[in-house]
Amino acid sequence: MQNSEAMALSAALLAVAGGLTQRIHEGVLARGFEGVRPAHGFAFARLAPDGATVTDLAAHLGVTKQAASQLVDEMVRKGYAERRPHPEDARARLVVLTERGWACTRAAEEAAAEAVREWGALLGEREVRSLGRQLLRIAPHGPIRPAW
Amino acid sequence: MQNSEAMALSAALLAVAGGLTQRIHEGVLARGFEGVRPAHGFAFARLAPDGATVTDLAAHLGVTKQAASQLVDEMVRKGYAERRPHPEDARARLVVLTERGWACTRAAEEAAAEAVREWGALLGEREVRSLGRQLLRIAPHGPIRPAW
DNA sequence: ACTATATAGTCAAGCTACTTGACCACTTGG
DNA sequence: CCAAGTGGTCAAGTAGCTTGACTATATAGT
Repeated sequence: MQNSEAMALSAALLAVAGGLTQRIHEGVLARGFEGVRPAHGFAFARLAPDGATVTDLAAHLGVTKQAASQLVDEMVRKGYAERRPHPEDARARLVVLTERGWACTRAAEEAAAEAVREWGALLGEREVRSLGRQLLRIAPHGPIRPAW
Repeated sequence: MQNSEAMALSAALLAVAGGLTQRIHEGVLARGFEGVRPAHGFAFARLAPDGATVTDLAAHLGVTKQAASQLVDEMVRKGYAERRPHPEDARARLVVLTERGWACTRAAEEAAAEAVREWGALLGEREVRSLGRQLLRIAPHGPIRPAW
């Protein structure tokens, strides 16, 4: 494969990712959750199952723990998350989603599903599933970098 | 397709895009081009064929023309681009890549090709081409948003 | 041809999300 | 039980964006 082909593939991938991010963002806003930025989505994803510490979150997002702490401040202030004492480590705090945080997560899922459905209309359901499988196989495991 | 599946697909897509961005960025740095940020790559792509005005660039990147102008300042200062008088409009300036700018663009292409080759090792060349075709078909046409 | 409005670009100031550095509280290992 | 390590926050600085104001040139209307 030539370099220019690889570049075209890369450009398409980044364009699709950028468009998807914006679609999800708009969809979340349209569902009444204000003051949420795309970066929060990645935090929500990490907090969703059982909560996480600020340090976990920082590693997941690939930022400093100070930045992660500020992000949590903001999410707490806006009612999406709360800090609880950590059950096993008195230094740490467990950050968990509030009911509003869960609702926002569901809104993001709906918005994502909406965008993906449009891909289904263009490519067919079968191709979209194939796309998903391929992406899962090449997805990196390290921290997610929400900012370029 | 369920919402959770769409979310898994979206997460994989964003993770791949983030990883690719970082890989290209590192590859460009490793080839000796310092002080370049991922956002510059999108500017390079717009300038590459025949140059562009600051206003074109701003629309392409989805930022204000002031921000685009600052980006161009930086690229000029670092030797990647230069401003020329516009041949048809005395108000405008045509921003074009310097030789160093072209070299940096080629370095980015090489880095992208390197990353895509690794996908080829995982999925097979055939599947990677299929991935590229699918992505091209669902890629949005509007401005590219380099920041989430 | 002349005026009015629109467009290309820059300068200046402000905002915001991040960074680095310093510090305290608690935990862990010799 | 003390030394080093880890979780978290406070404070200050930075970089990349924004909004607002302005100049120079172009374009359209009469």
